[in-house]
Amino acid sequence: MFSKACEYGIKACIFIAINSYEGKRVSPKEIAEEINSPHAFTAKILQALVRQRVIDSVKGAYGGFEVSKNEIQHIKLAQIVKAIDGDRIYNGCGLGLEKCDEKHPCPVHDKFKGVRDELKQMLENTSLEELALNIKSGSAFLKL
Amino acid sequence: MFSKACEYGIKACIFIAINSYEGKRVSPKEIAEEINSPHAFTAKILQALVRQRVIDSVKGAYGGFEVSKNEIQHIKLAQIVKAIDGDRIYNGCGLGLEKCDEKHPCPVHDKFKGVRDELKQMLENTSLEELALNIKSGSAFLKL
DNA sequence: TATAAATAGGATAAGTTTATCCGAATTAAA
DNA sequence: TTTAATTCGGATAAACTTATCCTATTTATA
Ligand code: FES
Ligand code: FES
Repeated sequence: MFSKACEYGIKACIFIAINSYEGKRVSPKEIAEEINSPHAFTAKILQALVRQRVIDSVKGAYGGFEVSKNEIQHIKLAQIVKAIDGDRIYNGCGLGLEKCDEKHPCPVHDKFKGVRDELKQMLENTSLEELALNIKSGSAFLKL
Repeated sequence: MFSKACEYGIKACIFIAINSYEGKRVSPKEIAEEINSPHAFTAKILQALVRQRVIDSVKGAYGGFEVSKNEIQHIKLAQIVKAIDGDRIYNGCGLGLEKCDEKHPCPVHDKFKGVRDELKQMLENTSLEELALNIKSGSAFLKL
């Protein structure tokens, strides 16, 4: 469904959000430990998320990754997924035709569209805030 | 969503079904031309589908790939996808945890499960027959 | 200003998926 | 029984994703 990079990216954002609530910045190494991912690869993904302005980074001593507290509720899963995996998952044809086109549909178009749109809705309606709360409350987990 | 191999596999099955209705066997080359795929790679995928008993093959002169007419309505998309991509898409965790477990859910579990189950339903309820009819009637396309 | 702690980014390696090629095995028909 | 058409399967290559390593750059603090 999502690439490994995207899975790591989502989990990383959640962990960053939790820490940002407490005013703490986190390093790729801390993040990687918490989400059980290779730290150097995770660092690359974080760089991409910064370039796409999903999260913020502060360089130098006492730096790290963070996200502004006020933004946490407004950042949606859809933004993270789009920043890393692009928007093929939202717009692409399920059978890989050049583009998904009502006028020239593939055989599964009608049925696939429903599922794809539900996925899109889900990603657009889910905020980093609620995901972070699931972790804080202990009702969900980032690894194992 | 699906691998390239799976996309080719689904399209190939549809084309095979259409021809089997007319008692014709088809070769990887014909299939590849019709679905716009690399023919040698397509042949490998067809071999896998034969091993998994989704379709049949007849070796030697006048051989080719086919599917028994009576089966076409009973073959579901889900079988094809499972034969090629496995069942991670049906059972796997959206964030890549070792397994999707209600007792140890990832942060997106509740929301992801809904989408994943809808996808599963769609694939289990869609038969090769209806997809083939979409092509025959000219209301859907296998390439471009 | 020097130092240490951090992100940024390039180069490279490892692993997986996608793709190609070729010869072996099979089979219908001449 | 020979031939030609065809699937099967192994070996290999190309492309992409995932992962590692090292150096440069930035920046707060001593
Ligand atoms: S054309 Fe294939 S999903 Fe729309
Ligand atoms: S645990 Fe992640 S989807 Fe169920």
